[in-house]
Amino acid sequence: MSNIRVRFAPSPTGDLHIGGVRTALFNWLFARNKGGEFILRIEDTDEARSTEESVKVILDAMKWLELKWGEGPGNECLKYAPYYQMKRKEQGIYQKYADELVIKRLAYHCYCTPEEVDEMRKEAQANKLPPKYDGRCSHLTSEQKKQKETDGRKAVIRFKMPDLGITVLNDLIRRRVEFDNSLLDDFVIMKASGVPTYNFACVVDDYLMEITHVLRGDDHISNTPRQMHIYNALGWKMPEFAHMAMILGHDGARLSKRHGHTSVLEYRKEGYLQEALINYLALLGWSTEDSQQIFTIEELEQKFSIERCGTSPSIFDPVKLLWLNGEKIRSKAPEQVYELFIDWLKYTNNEKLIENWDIDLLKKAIVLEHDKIKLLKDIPSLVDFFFAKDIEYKEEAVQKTLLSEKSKDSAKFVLTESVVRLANQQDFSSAALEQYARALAAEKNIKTGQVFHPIRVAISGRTQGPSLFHMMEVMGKNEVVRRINVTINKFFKTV
RNA sequence: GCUGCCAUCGUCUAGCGGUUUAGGACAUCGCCCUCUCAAGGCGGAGAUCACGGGUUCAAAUCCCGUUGGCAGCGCCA
Repeated sequence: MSNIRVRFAPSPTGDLHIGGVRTALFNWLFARNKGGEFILRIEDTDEARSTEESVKVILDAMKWLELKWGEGPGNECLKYAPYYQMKRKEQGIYQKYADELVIKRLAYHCYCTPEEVDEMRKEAQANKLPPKYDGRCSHLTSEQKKQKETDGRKAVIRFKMPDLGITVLNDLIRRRVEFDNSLLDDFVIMKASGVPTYNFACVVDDYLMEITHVLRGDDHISNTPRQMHIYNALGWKMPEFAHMAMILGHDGARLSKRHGHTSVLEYRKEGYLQEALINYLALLGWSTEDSQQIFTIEELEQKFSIERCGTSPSIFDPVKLLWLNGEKIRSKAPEQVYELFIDWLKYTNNEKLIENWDIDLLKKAIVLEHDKIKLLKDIPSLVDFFFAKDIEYKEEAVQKTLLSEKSKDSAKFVLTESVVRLANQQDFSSAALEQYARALAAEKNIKTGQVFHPIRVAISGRTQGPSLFHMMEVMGKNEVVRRINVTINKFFKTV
């Protein structure tokens, strides 16, 4: 029994992105591996950009990915709830600790306007110094404060950072990282609106929720010393920190819209399997000693460890993800692929696509095309010809296989001959059909391809497709004969 | 600009001082299988381990510097 507690704390300002999923995944895997708790907390303190809709989207995405949270929205634990920071703010949780810091003189009210602070930073930067708040409000007398307030100024609360010394972070992934305190300025912990800022809310909640390990992207690493000082100021025990390397786009820049899909939902719409995405993302920044590539979720849970997380950033490769998705689909029973496909149709509102399709036939078609499926969205185009009332002939197939000078005579012969013979074929199994086709070729002394190819085009309209005789068996005698007849009438009718 | 992080095939990575002519996977190329397309099997090409200095009998592996990439520097998270 372990008491490890980790959390994923997204801000609901948009869809759940690939980078966010990776963070959530590694936290989840760590918790699963250690038998700990995985907590979902919504950091909605960005009043301007947070939306209900985004919360919903994130929760949906987490559910689809099957990254189940033991605590969080919809799964409240009385001791730690609520899991939305704005709700916690309403309960005065952050204000209480901010006030405590002010009383201890470890934080102070600041009346500077954003414009004034901006000015300060620009000036510092002009002098080649790190942009810092100069701390001018930390020495305000009560008269001065009163004056500012009567002037209608609203105060923020700033946390006092030490000017000297270094802060040492012992990161689980990066080992020892040092920060020079003189470079860090007094940062805002409570906005003028009374809402806490990220660095403060995060610490308060991680402490209150008894988070033991903070596993996050290394874009947060420079926030860490600030947070560490808050822990110290409040006399709280710090969690362990582990900063993962970022996931980048193909050009080495931070993953963004330019690199294609960034939202997980888009991957879902494309017909990726959640386990493919999970498997692929696990490979970015983590590996096993034997460099294993394909994992089941259970294997991932078993083998994951923070110690084996890498330190260098990785580039997201959609091609490898696609391969992995095909691999996952191939590893499933066709029946499961069918179920997944139905779910996908529902999710993408494409159910009408198959409304006239025979389900039994669809299942058989999926069996035949199974290892060709890379994305669930590929399925319709792979099997739709089975269900078409009118064959959709591919121009190229017709020209090449039926009408070219080289093949038209034998094609015509094979089809007219087959339409008769197949109608009388009582055993319509693939084996028997193959036997028939080969016999016909031998009998007329033509190549087997000259028999196979025209029949394929005649019944499917394409040159590519499932193995011919299996396809015929699945289609059934009547339909095969009907289609060949249609083809003869269309292309070989003697006027 | 300042600070931090990072640096092995095109990409993801193994490697944690000698077992390495640097291993695996994706992609790529060729061959085999074959009724097409896939899948699969086999094989090829692909990395002077960013560069330059050390330390050591011995370095991709340890140290320093350089360069490059990325990140952070908000009353955003």
